[in-house]
Amino acid sequence: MEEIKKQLQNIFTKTIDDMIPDNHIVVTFSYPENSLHGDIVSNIALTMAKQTKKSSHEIATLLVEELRADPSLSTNIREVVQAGPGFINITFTDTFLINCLEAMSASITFNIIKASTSGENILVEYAHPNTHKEFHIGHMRTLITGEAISRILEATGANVFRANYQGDIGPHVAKALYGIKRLLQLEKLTLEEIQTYPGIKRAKFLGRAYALGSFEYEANKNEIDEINKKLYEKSKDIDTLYQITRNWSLEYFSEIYNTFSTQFDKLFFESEMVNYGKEIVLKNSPNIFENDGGTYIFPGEKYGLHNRVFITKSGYPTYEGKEMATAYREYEAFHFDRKIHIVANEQQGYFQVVFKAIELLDPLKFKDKQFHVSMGMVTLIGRKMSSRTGDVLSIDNLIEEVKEKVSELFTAGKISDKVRRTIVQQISLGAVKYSILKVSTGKNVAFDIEKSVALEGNSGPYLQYTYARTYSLLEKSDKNITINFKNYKLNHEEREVIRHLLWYEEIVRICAEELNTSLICEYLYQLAKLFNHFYQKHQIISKDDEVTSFRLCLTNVVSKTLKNGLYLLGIDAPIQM
RNA sequence: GCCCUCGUAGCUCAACGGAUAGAGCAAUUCCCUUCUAAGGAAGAGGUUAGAGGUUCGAUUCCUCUCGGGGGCGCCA
Repeated sequence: MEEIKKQLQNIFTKTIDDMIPDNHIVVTFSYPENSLHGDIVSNIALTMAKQTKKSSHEIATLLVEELRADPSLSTNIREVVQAGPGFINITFTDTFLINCLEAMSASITFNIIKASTSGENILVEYAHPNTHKEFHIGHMRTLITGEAISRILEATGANVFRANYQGDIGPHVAKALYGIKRLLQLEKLTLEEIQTYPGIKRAKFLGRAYALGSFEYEANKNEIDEINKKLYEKSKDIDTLYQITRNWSLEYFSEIYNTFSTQFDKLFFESEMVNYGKEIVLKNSPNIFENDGGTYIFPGEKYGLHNRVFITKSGYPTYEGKEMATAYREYEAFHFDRKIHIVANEQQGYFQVVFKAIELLDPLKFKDKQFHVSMGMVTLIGRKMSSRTGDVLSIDNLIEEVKEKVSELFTAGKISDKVRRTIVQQISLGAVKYSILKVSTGKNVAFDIEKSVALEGNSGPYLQYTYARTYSLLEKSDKNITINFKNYKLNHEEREVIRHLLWYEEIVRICAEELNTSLICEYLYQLAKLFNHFYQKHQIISKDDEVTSFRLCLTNVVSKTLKNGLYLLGIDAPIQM
């Protein structure tokens, strides 16, 4: 595929150079979804029309002639036509498609895909839950997205460092600690008792404690502020309580990361950034930061942004202040060329200011190297969600509810309970992940637990099901069939599948460069759909060995592509459903 | 008040500035004695919020209006 693109590119470039001597035109190709428009298309004539003062049709005609006249293309290209406003539609020969398919089938794994991200060191920072608070659907969205983006980047040969920066200090913790003390009193419980609870139950308890502390904050401001002070001072009074409950959160988070197949290279903590963050801000005042009535601010207004407080009047660094230290600490851990923050879009203004401040601190390390993938917010339909009241749909509940539905559908027999549970888990998570990843990252999503986590149609399980189907076919086949099918005559459905398969790497490349996950979802969905259509219409394993051999080869490549694509999305591919 | 974002089918969402704006769900019909029916086929559903502009070409870029969401000094 890459070779033929290059070949076409060369021919086009030569012709273009003749027409426009000193041009910087880059010839690109795209995938026409509709096969009536050929297998590969160029819009070069349209883009050149203005410069050459010729009509796009005229240019297209010329280029079409060039291609038709080139003898080196004849075995690979069946037809070149000009269409529409001046597109050049190119159709491959069956021979070419079959050769491509064979090549794809022969390699066991996918190669590293060449892209602008190849070889780049990229730190992806995602998840960012706060200890002593609920890990909610919004965190889950960034967790799922961060993992998928990491994998997609790795597929293009980027060196990815997975970082997670967790908030374990500050007023929210103080509120929770206050709430814990109150709840223990009210419910006549002890820490030791709760210590014996399973992780999820301890996390729930913390969630309620935070909600209570938050609710009673105004009435007990002094007491809670005092706790906050003690936290920053690492006072013995509360340290034990703090450490124990912090661990509850962290153990619970760790279970979640496990469930979602994420392994962070390093966990960073806000509490580790307090002193260093403060030091950086003070050291760079007044040149970067300014003392404003006892607080230290970054004067964002000077740069067309807005001012933000980096050190409070009480002398504690805010999240902004701590972020300064995080930038350095993360850089020490991994010399990134680029750092990607996968964080909700409500932080957009925050990042603009903070990026500017960091850039001024150390332009060499940080200028133009920080990016915010602005995640849309998740709102729940039909349920209230508020971490202040503790009334949230936890992700455990979500997964459990999905699992129940999946169990009802999953009727495969002759397997052990253990295998069954594993598969149900894989399908449920696949459904949840896909429902998140198919939506573009920036968009707010209205999450309806009844409808959003789809199990049929354009859904994770649909892709998994199709994969399981291919697996079953390949298992059934006599693998020794290796009949030569070079002269096989493709039918329409087979052709549709193969021409789609040719574009997989290109799609992954685009996803990596644009940090996009929905495009790959769409691609895989189309692939599965085309394959299922083919499957429905034609018998794959038949008496004709040539046909069987060819169709199994096709099935094999579809299978591999689905599995690889699902992997990039962080979704497991069960071998039976 | 200022800044950011979004507005596409009844609902939830797609669409590198490209061809007839696509899917799923819901609703209507068909297809399991045939390799997995979580599947396949057929039809129905649209003035892309509105008005201008740039362009050979605009859902996409620019301006304005209307509407939703978010953010703007001691939270994270």
